[in-house]
Amino acid sequence: MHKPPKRTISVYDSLRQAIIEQALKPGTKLPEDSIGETFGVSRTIVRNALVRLDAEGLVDIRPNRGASVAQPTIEEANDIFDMRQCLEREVMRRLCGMDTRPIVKALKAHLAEEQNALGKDGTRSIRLAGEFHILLAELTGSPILASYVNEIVSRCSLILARFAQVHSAECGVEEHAEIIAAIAAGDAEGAMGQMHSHLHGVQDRALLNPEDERAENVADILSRYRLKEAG
Amino acid sequence: MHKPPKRTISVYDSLRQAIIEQALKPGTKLPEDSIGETFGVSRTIVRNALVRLDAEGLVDIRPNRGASVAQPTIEEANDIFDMRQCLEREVMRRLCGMDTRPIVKALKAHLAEEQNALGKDGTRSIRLAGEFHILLAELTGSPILASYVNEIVSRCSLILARFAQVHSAECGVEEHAEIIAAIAAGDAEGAMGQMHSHLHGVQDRALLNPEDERAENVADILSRYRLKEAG
DNA sequence: CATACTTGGATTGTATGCAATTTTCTATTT
DNA sequence: AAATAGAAAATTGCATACAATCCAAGTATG
Repeated sequence: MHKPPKRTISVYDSLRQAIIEQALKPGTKLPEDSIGETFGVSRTIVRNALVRLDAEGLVDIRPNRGASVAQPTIEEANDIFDMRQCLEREVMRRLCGMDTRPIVKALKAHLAEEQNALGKDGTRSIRLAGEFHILLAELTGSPILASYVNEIVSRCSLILARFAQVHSAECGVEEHAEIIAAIAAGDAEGAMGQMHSHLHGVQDRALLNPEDERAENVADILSRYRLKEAG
Repeated sequence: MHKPPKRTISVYDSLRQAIIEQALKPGTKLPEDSIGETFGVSRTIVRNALVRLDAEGLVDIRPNRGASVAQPTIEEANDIFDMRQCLEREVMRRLCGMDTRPIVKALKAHLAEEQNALGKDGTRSIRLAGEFHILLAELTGSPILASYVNEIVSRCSLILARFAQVHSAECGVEEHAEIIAAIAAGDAEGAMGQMHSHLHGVQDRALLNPEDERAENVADILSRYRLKEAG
């Protein structure tokens, strides 16, 4: 959103992308030295990028211990999803109060891209699904609402990386189509409802996950394996 | 919320406070050197603090040109106030769905402080008024909602510093009392309405300011004076 | 054998130096 | 006198050196 020096932004973007795409898993340590080497810049640059990511909630910086990819707890995850519901509800409310024709046009163009990438490129598909929500927010014309949604969508990606088994099942393209339809019909209540159940579905798939291996200890995991062998 | 090294935070807090209290006016240049000298730290520390403030929207960093206190436009100001309405409405909605007794108790304690500081300490009075809204958000138990409200309240302080003539008329203590009363009555709609008109009042006092010297050019200002003399 | 202590390596915290860029001031020209 | 060009001063961008802290492995001790 703002414009710090070019190289800092470049490192920031790369790290952010890597975290969102789950290439860097939650908990991964992010040493300034090695990252700097990778990108061919000094620790100074890396540090600035990490500070920004920390402010955004994607990484966790602890004094004298360095940075690592954030590991949101279940409680934080639910909190973030609730906030997302609130923000995206506002997006719907605003969009339905505007001239919906150019909005629907832009959304349909994006949807076409999503459908196009569907079977082919998994990573691209996931990214486009997230960007659909960001596009919605941008179409409200409110920079601050857009930036909040942008931030919270990436935090949700991080949550999915942490808790969901199947990262690709994140967003359903058909559900996006239904949201567009509700907007096109100028049906504010309907659009908000559609969005609500869409997000609720994502949240459920991510967090109502009965076996959360990371929250268990080793004994629990092994005991499950032992039972399997016995059965 | 997060925890970067102690000295960075210290400088960050000081600058933030100074901006919010209007000691540093919008547009003021913030050179790394002189700030570092003032606080007895190096440019490195100052820079980190400035990056954080930039991410928060309180300062504006432009490449090779350094940092200055942000100067939100009227459009940005309205955008931010709209967002604030949305967030604080959510705060009200949540609070009214909870056990209101401990909440009301905490709020009344804060209100007492506000009343106590009313005539005596202007700066303290302003700070407490802002903190009332932050306290409301914290009482929802949602860290992320609280952090968003915290951020947006400080941005609103910056806006008031930029546009309002009388900084002290910011928040009415009686209005805070009415909001508490609505919460105590468990009246969600009423509480949201109270909050809405309260914030709307603040926004109006700040932005419906007919003479905004900074948005006009010199000719306009002078023409007004000429008319006065002629009349 | 387990526990506590010590030491070495790795990583972060901070200051500072140098290069690059911007800004300001001055001198020259029209 | 105004405008412009150019040089000097100030400020940021970045890298790096050194100090402080943390972590792990190994050693001594009960």
